[in-house]
Amino acid sequence: MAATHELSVSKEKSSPKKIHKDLEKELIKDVLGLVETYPRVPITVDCVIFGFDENSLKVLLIRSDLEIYKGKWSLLGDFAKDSEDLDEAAARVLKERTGMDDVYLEQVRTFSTPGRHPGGRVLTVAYCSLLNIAHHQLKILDNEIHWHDFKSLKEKDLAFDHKLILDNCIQWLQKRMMEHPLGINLLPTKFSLRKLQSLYESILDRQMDRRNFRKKFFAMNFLIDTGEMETDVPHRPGKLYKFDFKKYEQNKRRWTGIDF
Amino acid sequence: MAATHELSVSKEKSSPKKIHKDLEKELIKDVLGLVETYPRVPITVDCVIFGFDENSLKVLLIRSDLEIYKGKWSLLGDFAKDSEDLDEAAARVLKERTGMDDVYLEQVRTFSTPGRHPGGRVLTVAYCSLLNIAHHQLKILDNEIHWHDFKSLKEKDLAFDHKLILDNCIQWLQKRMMEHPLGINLLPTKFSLRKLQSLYESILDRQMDRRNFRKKFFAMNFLIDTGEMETDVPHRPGKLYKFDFKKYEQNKRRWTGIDF
DNA sequence: AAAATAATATGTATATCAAACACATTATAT
DNA sequence: ATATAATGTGTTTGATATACATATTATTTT
Repeated sequence: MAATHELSVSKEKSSPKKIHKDLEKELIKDVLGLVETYPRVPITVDCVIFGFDENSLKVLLIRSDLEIYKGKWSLLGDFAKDSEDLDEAAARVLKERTGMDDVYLEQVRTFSTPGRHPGGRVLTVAYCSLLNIAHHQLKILDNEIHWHDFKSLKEKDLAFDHKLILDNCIQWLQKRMMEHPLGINLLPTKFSLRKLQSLYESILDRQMDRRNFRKKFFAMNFLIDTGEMETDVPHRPGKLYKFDFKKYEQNKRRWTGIDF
Repeated sequence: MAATHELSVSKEKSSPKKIHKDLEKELIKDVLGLVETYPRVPITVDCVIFGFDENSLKVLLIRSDLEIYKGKWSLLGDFAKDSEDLDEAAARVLKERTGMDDVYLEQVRTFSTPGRHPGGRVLTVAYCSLLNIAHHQLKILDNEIHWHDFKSLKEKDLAFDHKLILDNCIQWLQKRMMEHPLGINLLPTKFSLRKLQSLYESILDRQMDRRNFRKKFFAMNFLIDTGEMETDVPHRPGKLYKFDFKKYEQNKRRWTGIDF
């Protein structure tokens, strides 16, 4: 079987592997040369880390590293390394900035407006996560990193186009919250229904009926009564529940949404 | 007012503009220098163009330009130019490949797995659109560009990770179809309810009850009876409707979803 | 021409679910 | 003891999804 045949019918398994490999190497060399001629862009990832504490939604921000944005707040971002998947890059950046590990990050959107970065064209891919502040201690505290009340950000100046990115991420988060009970991750293992509701109210930014909220969540059958009660509340204590993650994982495929 | 003050309180409007500008130029120079030190990646955009014809969902593909993918089908993609917003890049690529203009493209997701491109690390941003095949003639026919039946793609070999990209895009499309009656764009101006239903059935890939489908769509109040009937059908002709785009635009903010 | 066929057009009954609202219960504070 | 404020548990009503029934109209077959 000749090499020319190999070229046209590259699937053929009976052909000699050596010739096939040699040809492939040639072709890759061609593609490498081609790719080299195209413009290249620096890529960053930006992590939008949402948390929940004291009845309000928070976002993790740092002081910008750049002199030009001195005093302004910034998302947790950095340049992607060569040959690094951006999912990995986001996880690495988060770890470098906070010391946090095992955080589930999800890609939200890529921002490419020319002029979005003062240092020339820089493309950024936004990643988002939701986590329980109490379960994820900040092990590194450089650049004044800390949790900001989400509502307070309206008055604050953010570096780059990070306000736009945040805006996209909060909308993404609200949509996700309607589709899956992600919010559970923002609460302690045991929580009262009031805490659960105020979590949803904070993120979805609207009030809900206490009784209907309760009914809807119980109907999902993902709440387990721990038998315990709240303590240290200045009123009648409520029952404490935990979330049945196992049951949720088994049923989430059939899940159509929460529909608040 | 000294320059040092200018540095710390850059918002101050009373300070001399010239010094401010000079300082800003300095800072930008610094940032430019910093950005230059970071790795750069070639960026492509890939357009996933869905269309609908003869009762089935189609996708626009071309033969791959690359010798290494000879014979394989590929999405409409190309490298992004310097200082080009990726939204523009996607529109440009689509125009270059098909001659089509005025196509609304939406960003779906960025793919960054190292090794996804044989020519080294290349990042791609997928854009998606839905259009009426009859209203958008292909003015350029290079690389055997043509509409492929979506179902037939399961057996076909695609270049790069384009199967993965397509998979993401069809899921994105299905979700969008539930949220907004996008499918209308895939039909002629006047259409029968049967055509509308088979469109939804094709894209959502499941059968629906004819009577309930009708009821649900009528309940939206976006269909206008044209008074005309189907012609050239081998059975009782149905009424022809058109879509009230104006009314839809006015009400879509309050739109919660189609919920089939 | 009459009957069979196949699709359109319209309607009904039932179960499910969301929204609004009423009331009893139980802890804390006065 | 009483007021207060939150929890816990319904009930009612209206809207909507689902399943199913029947009449209508054009085409095709006999």
